[in-house]
Amino acid sequence: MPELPEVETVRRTLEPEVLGRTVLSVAALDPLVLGGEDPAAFSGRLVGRAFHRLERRGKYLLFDLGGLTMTVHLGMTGRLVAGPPQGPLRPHDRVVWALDGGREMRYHDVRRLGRVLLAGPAGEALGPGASGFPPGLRRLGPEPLAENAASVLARAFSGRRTPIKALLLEQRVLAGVGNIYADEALFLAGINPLRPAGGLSPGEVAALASALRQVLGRAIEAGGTTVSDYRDGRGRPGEYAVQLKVYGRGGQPCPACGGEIRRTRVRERSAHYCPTCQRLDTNKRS
DNA sequence: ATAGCGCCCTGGTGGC
DNA sequence: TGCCACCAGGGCGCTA
Repeated sequence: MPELPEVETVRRTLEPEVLGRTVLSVAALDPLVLGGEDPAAFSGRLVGRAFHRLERRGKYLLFDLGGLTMTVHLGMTGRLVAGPPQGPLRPHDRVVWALDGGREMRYHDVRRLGRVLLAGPAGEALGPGASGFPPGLRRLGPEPLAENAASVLARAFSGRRTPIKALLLEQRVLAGVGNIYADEALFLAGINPLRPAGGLSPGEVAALASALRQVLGRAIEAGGTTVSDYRDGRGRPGEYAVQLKVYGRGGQPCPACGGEIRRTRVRERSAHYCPTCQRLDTNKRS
C-alpha cells in the first residue's frame, strides 16, 4: 500500500543509487506492467540514457531521462530497489535495469497492479496531448504538503455531500493520500470518516489539513508504513506501522479515550475510526 | 459533473 | 489434505 510517504521514501532512497547513471540494458519480463508496450521497444528507448532527476507527484515516481520520462506507479505491491546486483531473478521480478558503475535497479510486483511507463519530456506531463503519461497523473490534485493545502481543501469540499473519507482518497482532489493515512489523519483531526465533506466547518478543514501534514510528515520521517509488501529503494521496510492509531486496529482500544475502534466500510473500502473521538452527530459537538 | 459499481491482479487466510 | 470464497485497495471504465 504505497501512499505518499512510501513513494517519497522510495524516491529519496533511490536517488543516490540511480542519479547520473546510464542504463546499459533492460530486461522487461512482463508486458502487463509496461502497459502493453513491447519489451524490446521499451528497452530500446531506455538504453544509453541517464537518469537526470527523480521526482514524485502524488503516488507517482517520475524518472527524468532527458527528453524521456519513465513514470512508475507501485500499485499495491510494487517494489523498486536499486544498488548492487541482486543475483538471480526471483518470482515476481518484472523489470531489471542494469546501470553503469555496477549498479542495478529492479521492479518487483506480486499482484502486477503497478505500471512502468515511458513518455515524453517531464515538462509535457501536465500539458494537453501528452501521450504515454498515465491518465491519472495529468488529473492529479494538489500535494497535501503544499503550503496552501487548507484553502485548496476548503474549496474542494465545499458543497460536496460525499463522505469526507471518500474525497480524501480521490487523487483528483488531493494527490497521494491512500486508505492508511486518510484514516490516520481523520482520527487526528477528530472527524468521522462518514461526515459529508461540505458539512465540515472551516476550523475542521484547517484541522484536517494540519493533521494530514503531521501524519504524512511523521510517516516520511519513519520511512513509511510496512504492513506486508512495502520496501524502500534499498529494500528495507518502513517503521511507521507501530505509530498507527486506528488503521488496522479495529476492536482494539482507542489510544485517546480507551473506547473500541470500529472498522466499517466507506465506498467499499475499509475505514477505521473511534466513534467517541470522531463523532458523526455534529449537533452534539461542544 | 457526480456517484456507484465492477473489474483488474495474486497470495494469504479461514471455513468446511 | 484439498478446495473455494473472500479479502487487501489504487486506478480506471462504465452506467445512471
